[in-house]
Amino acid sequence: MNFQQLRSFRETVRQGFNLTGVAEALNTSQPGVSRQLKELEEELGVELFVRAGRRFLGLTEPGKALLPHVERLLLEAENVRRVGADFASAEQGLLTIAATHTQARYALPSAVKDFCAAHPQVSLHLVQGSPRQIAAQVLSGEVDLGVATEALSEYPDLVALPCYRWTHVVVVAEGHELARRDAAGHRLTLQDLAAHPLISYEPGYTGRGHIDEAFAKAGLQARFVLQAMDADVIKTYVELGIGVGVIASVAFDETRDRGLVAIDARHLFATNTTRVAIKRGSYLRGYVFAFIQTFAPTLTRPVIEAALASAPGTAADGL
Amino acid sequence: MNFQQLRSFRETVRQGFNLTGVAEALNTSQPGVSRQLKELEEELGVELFVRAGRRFLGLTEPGKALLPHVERLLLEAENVRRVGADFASAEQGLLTIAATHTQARYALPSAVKDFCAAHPQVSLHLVQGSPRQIAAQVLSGEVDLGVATEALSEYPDLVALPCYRWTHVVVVAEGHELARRDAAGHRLTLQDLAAHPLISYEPGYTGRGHIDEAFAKAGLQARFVLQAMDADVIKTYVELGIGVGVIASVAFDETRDRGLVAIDARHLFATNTTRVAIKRGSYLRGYVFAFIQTFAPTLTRPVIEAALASAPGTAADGL
DNA sequence: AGAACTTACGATGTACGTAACGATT
DNA sequence: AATCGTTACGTACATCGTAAGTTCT
Repeated sequence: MNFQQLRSFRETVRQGFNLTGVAEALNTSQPGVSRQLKELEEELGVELFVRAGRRFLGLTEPGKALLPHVERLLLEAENVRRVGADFASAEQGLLTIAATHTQARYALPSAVKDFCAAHPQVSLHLVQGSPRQIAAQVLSGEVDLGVATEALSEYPDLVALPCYRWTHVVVVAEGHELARRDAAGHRLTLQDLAAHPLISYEPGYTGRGHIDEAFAKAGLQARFVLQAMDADVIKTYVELGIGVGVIASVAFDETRDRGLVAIDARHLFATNTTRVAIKRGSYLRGYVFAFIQTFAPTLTRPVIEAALASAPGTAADGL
Repeated sequence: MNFQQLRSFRETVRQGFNLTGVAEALNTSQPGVSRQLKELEEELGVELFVRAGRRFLGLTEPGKALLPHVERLLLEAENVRRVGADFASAEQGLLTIAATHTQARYALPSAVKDFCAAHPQVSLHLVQGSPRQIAAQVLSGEVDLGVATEALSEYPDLVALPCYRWTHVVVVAEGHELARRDAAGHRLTLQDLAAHPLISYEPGYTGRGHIDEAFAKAGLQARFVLQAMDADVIKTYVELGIGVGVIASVAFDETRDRGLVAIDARHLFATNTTRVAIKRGSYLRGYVFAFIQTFAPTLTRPVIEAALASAPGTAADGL
């Protein structure tokens, strides 16, 4: 039994049982992968894969029983390397973060700036995705950290720590009816919004859940004419007069977004909590703690370590 | 990085930093071990050992940080092999149990007999030791299971499940003063016992703690003339009239121990709970579950799995 | 002098990629 | 016909044990 065999096994599952894909992912030859898998099965004395002729279709029962152990083994192998790198050169390395557009565009920049200044030797990779993609990337070890408002708390193998809380705002073009009434002291209602065509995030993104909940609870039928992944797109169409925007408060900047007016909507939609997610059981290098604390000052190293040590489901979810 | 390097690293710690010992334990040559360790250090880019010249003295900080990850990695490697063996031939294998003399001699035999009859293809190794030795053997993976009354609950990496409860009995030779008074209806007291020379288990064994506690609480000074690891030795000296024995109730057998009289002492000493210990995180082969249930029928597979899944300290300690 | 680790060397075995082959859709 | 996995083969590299060497007790 060796690491290459185990990596091949795990990657075969991840690649959906396509050995050619496995070979590419592991930078090796396809016959090599074929051999690794055969050797592993021979050594364990068990068929791990369901085959149809020569095709691989899925895992057998023993294969399913094996997978979690192999995952943990390879996770610890990664941790061993990280411990080495961390002590060998604490201030040098790679920090990979997956975030939603909203976070990458509005929340992370200041933290990234400060972090890069303080840790110039750490190169930073930022990848963008949906909350579920982010969760998958943290789980697979592709990235060290995930930042999103949705979904992250739903995975038992992730530790999701609250970073900050925010509410929605409604954005309209200057001179829009809602802007005038707001200026006149009218307190915005869901009924007001339901009367207009709306533009907001796609379902599953950036607090969209709370928006739908609010309308549903009020028995109102909101009409979304456009749904986007990010506030920039939303604002663009709001400017064009297509509809009324509902975006995260952090995504509105008075000076940059001139021509638009933001109307506070915290009384209409539930408050959202943006979280940072870490894979349970992974060793975090020193600068990962540093970055998290730069982003969310309450998340000091001891706080994070305590959360990592706690059992799944035990998580303190308050801010 | 490979398994041999990691095994060498772990074994070096276990062997107290004697590379010659490591080589013997791993069935390899000493220069080989030396190389493995050097290669591991080189690959990680960190010194793992504190050296005085050529001598190994201990772990450096990186070494200490590394150890738990290596331990878990190798544990999972063992689990992978077990999953294979379990599915390849569920009814064939080796079951190793560490137990105290009391358990091995009095509690285990009937379970062992039934188990061997039901699983003839499983060979069984029973090793004897003190409760702390047993705990260490389970922790190191030398044995699958530990059975003892003491100490097992004190290790966070062990899951200690209650099997049965028992109390102490006092044993004396037939015709002894205490036997006569017992037959006459006198209820035995600690004062009675303190007046006689006592023979019992060594400290740390088989409920001895509860014996000392009882005397201390009553403000009495018990006089132990002989301390042994097992009830057989104790009974032998009781027969010789050296003193009054205090042993586990399970260790007395009316038919076998003729010439001796047992006097119930459950009102004098606290009840003891014998436990079976498993290493947290280890995969248990099917027949291990079967054995545990044979020994303690309440410990069914789901019960054991639930306990293994629970966090350290959460354990339900009641019977 | 002896115990303990390191270095050097040679033989064996292992691992991997290329190329050809077979099966499936 | 194309995709996907297996088999065959040769080279290169890695591993391991023996033996000699060095340092410290």
